[in-house]
Amino acid sequence: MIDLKLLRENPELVREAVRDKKFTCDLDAIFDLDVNRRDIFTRTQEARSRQKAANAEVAGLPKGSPEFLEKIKRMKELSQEVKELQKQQQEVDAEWNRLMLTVPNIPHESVPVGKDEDDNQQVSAWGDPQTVSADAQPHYDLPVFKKFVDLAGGVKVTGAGFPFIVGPMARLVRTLLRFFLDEAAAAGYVEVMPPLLVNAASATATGQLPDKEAQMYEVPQDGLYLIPTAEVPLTNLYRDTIFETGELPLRHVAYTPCFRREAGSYGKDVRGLNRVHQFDKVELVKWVLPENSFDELESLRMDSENILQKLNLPYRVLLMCSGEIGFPHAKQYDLEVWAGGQKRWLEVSSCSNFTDFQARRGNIRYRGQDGRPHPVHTLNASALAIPRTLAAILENNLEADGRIRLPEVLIPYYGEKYLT
RNA sequence: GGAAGGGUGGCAGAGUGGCCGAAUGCGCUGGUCUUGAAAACCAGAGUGCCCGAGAGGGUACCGGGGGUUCGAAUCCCCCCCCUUCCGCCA
Repeated sequence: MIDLKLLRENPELVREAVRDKKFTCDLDAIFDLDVNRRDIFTRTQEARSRQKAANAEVAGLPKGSPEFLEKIKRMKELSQEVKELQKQQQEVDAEWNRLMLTVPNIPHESVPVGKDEDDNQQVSAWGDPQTVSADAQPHYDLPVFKKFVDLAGGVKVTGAGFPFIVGPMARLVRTLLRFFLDEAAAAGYVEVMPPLLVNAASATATGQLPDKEAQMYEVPQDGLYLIPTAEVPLTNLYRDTIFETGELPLRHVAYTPCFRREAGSYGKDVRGLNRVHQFDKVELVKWVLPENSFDELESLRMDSENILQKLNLPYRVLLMCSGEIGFPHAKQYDLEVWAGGQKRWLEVSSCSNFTDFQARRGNIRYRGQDGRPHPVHTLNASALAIPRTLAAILENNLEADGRIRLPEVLIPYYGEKYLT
């Protein structure tokens, strides 16, 4: 939710932000409603005040006395007036809320204005893609791929995009999850296992609803959604909470499966493990004081980058442009790993600062120096998404004899040097 | 899924139609007293919104939503959640 004060005092900034982000929402309708809403609120309040005063008088009169009956008679009129105003207030407020939920967050000033991926800025890179063997293969073309990943089995049992991971690959997934979680714990994140289904209020607070409803699998019978990322249940754990300042920053890490409908995806993007409907991911979430949030974003990004470095996978860091960052995002970095077989970059992590946007929607606050509650800032990052990490390892670590070499750091975890 | 009992301020807990934003106790904050602490005593203390430069004032909130009534924490209806028992089940 956008800050109402900002919207009132600086409507052009918001208008520009909406345009830069390529979202549409009816700001003019909000401005009109805002005036109307305040007027009705004030009038309702005044009428209600008169009613309460009259009630206090009646309370002192003997029940059934002539004065009592006379007074009641006059108060019926007032009661009608109050009811009418309250009805109007409800209607205006509901519409106002509906519209407010469609206004995206404002991009931070450091975010480049742009319309598509060509306008993203590479801010850094690590490792050398050239070191990957020239005859590396896309993971889905490797002879061992069929042994490790059973796409056809998934299609039979569920549908496209729900692969079975088999044998050494399943073991590698388990290894990676443990490694990721251990790294996060060492960096100070408290591990939690959240629910994999969330209600509509949760999906609204983090910004999936109403903006990205089509992305989520739904269980209509129970009014629940399968989580597209652990961000949703994690962030919502502290919905309607007031933190004491000493409790921040708060850091959590969670491993969860993630479910995404990915409607409209096609072609090379969905081959092999590049994009699937169900995947495993380890997610980091932080709740921080507003004044620290952009520093916290950098350290969060480093937490994700460290994992890629330890895995010895070449990657680059992109600062996403205004047109590419999501609805609730103020600033977002994507970490893209080099997949030497496909000779392309695959996004394995997205590191984001949502500033106070999710906190306002979810009513997540801290008590400030002034003793009053204020919205916290929320951030999150993947560390990391499993399938594309697997793809990168398969493609970059192929030996001449056809075996897949494990990153050094995983050998003690996995117990062997090669994926067998 | 069925039955019964419940959901009130940080916690416990009173309140069954009007002066209840809500007793009381505990906890918390400040003060008095004390060399210091404890005890005792005094005072304060929720969140949102509206009006106001401010002081302050108003209003809403007793799980959520609707209804009855001049007036609802209190009565009625629907939903959610918790506890216990039964059923089912990893």
